[in-house]
Amino acid sequence: MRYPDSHKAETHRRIVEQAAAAFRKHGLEGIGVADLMKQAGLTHGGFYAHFKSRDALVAEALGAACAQTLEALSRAVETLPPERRRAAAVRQYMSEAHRDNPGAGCALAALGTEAARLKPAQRERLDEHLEAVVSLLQRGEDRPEALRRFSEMVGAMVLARAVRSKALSDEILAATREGDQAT
Amino acid sequence: MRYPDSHKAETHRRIVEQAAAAFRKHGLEGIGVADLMKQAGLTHGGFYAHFKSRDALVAEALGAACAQTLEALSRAVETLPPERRRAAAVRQYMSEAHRDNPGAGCALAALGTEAARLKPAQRERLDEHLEAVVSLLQRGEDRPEALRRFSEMVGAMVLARAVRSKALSDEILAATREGDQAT
DNA sequence: TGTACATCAGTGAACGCGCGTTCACTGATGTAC
DNA sequence: TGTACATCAGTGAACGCGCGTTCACTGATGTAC
Repeated sequence: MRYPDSHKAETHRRIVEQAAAAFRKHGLEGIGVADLMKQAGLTHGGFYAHFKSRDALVAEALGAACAQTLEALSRAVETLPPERRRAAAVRQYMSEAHRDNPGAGCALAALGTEAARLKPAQRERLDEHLEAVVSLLQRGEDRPEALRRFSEMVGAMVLARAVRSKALSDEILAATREGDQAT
Repeated sequence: MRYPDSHKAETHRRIVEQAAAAFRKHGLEGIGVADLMKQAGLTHGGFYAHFKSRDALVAEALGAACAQTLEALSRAVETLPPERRRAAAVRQYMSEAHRDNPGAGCALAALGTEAARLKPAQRERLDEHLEAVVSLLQRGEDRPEALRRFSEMVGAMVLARAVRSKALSDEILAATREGDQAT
């Protein structure tokens, strides 16, 4: 074998990682194979040595995006005592930095409404992802409350990004940050 | 004038109305000019007698979808005394019927993540729309609470539609319905 | 150690299809007389 | 009232572009001797 085993796998991983960001930023249909490859420093012809189809990359990238989302939340939280975890997660999620960098942020907030139109197999991954996030946010036994809290976070992020006025957008984020403290 | 003044305007209105539903159902890029016209019983060639471009239809349809959303919420609420209005709005919004019929439902829940990528002029409409919805949901002076409540509704609907498991989806809707009663 | 060879990740031209857009034309309907 | 005409909403063929996909080829690198 001329290249080390890891070479192709590494390229593959790089394409997926960049695609995970690009899809969140531009939407699942907002960027094409050629540009995705260019991002990874390659030409489009090589794409099909790595993926069966564009759809296959979408599926992999979605998984990667979910994993990143979860990891970022975990990292923000892992060193804290249980009772302070949710507040920290909310504070990070509801930040202006998160709003302004969808490519590095929550997959559901970036792609949620498009996800509903994916194939069932791909949506299934979102079930697991949601369960994982909810268990991070859950305090004690109150699962419905954790579901509502995460719904609020996702919805607020979607609205904060959709709206044009920065003042209104900031207001939406602040409302949810402060709402959590009040509870 | 051979046709009554109203004829072309009526056709125009019909195209926009159907497009407003189709875009919410299939996404802003999920349906083409030819199919949009076929829905209205026309052929694609006539499109440009009504709209300057596909984008122009997107803009009009988005406006129509917001108007419908607001009207549906208003109707669910107008005959009730103020203190019962929000509960009624939440109950309607968080229904399975709403989840299963995005084409007739809330524009933000159906198109929210795509809206963030629209031109500023089109996003501006969403500011107004959000303000209108929030003032419907607002109780007394607590605007941040109304913002959070609507964020939660939108987020819950996005998640309920994204997720594959019907049980989980129902659970998300129920959590938000019951969360409102508890407050 | 140096050289010839084999492998295969990546290249880039080409193809076909779908979609937005254009345009010459049609034919149904209202108007003029 | 009936007929010829004018209008214009709508038709459908055609065009061009972008994008996903294919494929013959390249050239860098590891291996054999």
